[in-house]
Amino acid sequence: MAAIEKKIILVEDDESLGYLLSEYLSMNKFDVTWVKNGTEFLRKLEANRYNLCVLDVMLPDVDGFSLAKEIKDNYPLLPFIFLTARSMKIDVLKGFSLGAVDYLKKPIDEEELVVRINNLLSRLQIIKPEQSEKNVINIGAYSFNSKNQELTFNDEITSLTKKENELLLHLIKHKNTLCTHRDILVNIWGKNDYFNKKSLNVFITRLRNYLKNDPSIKIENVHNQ
Amino acid sequence: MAAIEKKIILVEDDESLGYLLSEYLSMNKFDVTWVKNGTEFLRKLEANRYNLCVLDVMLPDVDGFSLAKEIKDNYPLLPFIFLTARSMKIDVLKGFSLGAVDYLKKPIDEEELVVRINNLLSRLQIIKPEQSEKNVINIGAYSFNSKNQELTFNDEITSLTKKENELLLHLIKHKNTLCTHRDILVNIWGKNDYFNKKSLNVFITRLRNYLKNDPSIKIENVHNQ
DNA sequence: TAAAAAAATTAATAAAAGATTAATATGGGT
DNA sequence: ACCCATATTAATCTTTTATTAATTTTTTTA
Repeated sequence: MAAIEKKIILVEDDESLGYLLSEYLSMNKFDVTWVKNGTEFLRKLEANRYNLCVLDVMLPDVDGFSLAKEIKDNYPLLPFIFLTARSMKIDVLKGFSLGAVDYLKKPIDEEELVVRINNLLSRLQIIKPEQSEKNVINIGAYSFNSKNQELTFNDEITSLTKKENELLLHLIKHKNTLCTHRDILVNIWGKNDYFNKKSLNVFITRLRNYLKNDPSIKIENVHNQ
Repeated sequence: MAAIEKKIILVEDDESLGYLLSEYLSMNKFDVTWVKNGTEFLRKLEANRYNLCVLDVMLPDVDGFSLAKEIKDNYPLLPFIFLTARSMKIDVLKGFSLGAVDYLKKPIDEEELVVRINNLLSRLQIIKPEQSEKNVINIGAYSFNSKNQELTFNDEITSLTKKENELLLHLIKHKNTLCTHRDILVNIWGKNDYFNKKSLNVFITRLRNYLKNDPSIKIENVHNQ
């Protein structure tokens, strides 16, 4: 219950609208991160996990639509909605075709935004079986459903604990790159000390054990990191 | 991948808009039934199974909102969206609070409507025709009549209390997906605190007990959600 | 290659969460 | 006021999980 389930990132360059919306969302129990451009957004995405992105289409550095592409490619499970002054039909259609779950036209009513987001977050869990593949990340012979905390090999489902799930997700996100102990511990455990490091080792062993059916999946260690 | 069922009922009294939309939807592979008032709508619901309702709010005989109530009561799994000229904030909020999956303001762009409906249907759990049978939902060897608050196994009828009924309906709606207890508490109890959570536990035990005759029905817990 | 440091593994423990059953309170209906 | 059905609270027991501890293996380097 420590985890916050309404973690939202808002990308909006307009100062007053951004302030208004992030304040209003916060008031409604959302954990909001407000950034003002695409670069900052991508940096935040790297380092944090969000439940939803709210993207303005017109941004100073980059188009909101290309941020959507970025999300689809790198965080296929992360839902996003558009927020835009450009209510041209073509834009709405483009937004949905890029995979948006909603598209709101300015002027935005903050109360409506809250209601729509709540509606979406609670409903997004109801996914058709055939489509639930989209919630699944394949790792070798396994498939990993981080949302349901499940790891599947053939028909054998292993349900993961919260920490196992978080750790596996982190490792997959950083596949083929070196993560320092410090990084993982700070991200998942909250702090980096001797004992947590020991704990992390135990978890790594457990994940290796879960994943041992496919020898091509390796969690490797670089000594002294 | 199986094709998405696209059986839609449209309630719209405006002749030209109704014609335009139903034509456009048909062109886009939807199986559309267009009715012009609430009475006709309710009659159609009795006799047919739909995947989605599109409701105009202002109708000659009855308010669209009361149709929504009717749907909620008698076809709790059937999703609906509102279509309205009344774009007053209060209406949008009311629409969502009644359980609408979307709310579109006139003037309606037909192309946008199609895209939104496709988006919704592909995201929503597909409603099996048998399951939208009036009032009755089958779960394993049981049948559940949410309106009468009754759960039947063979000929043995258990009548449920209001909360038991609400909870079971919620769980069925979110079948096979993870619901946080927060979500359930906010939805059914109105607020999420320590004591309500204890209460929820008691109810879960009770439902499990009711449903124990069919071991394929499981209410599972994911630790720490 | 031997010693020491680091990492991996396995097992044990304690704390937290959940399940269950029982007791109490609440609120409508007569 | 009392009864009944229902929901909540309380008490108890069980399971799950993260951490710590103990042991073994691997890696580094002197």
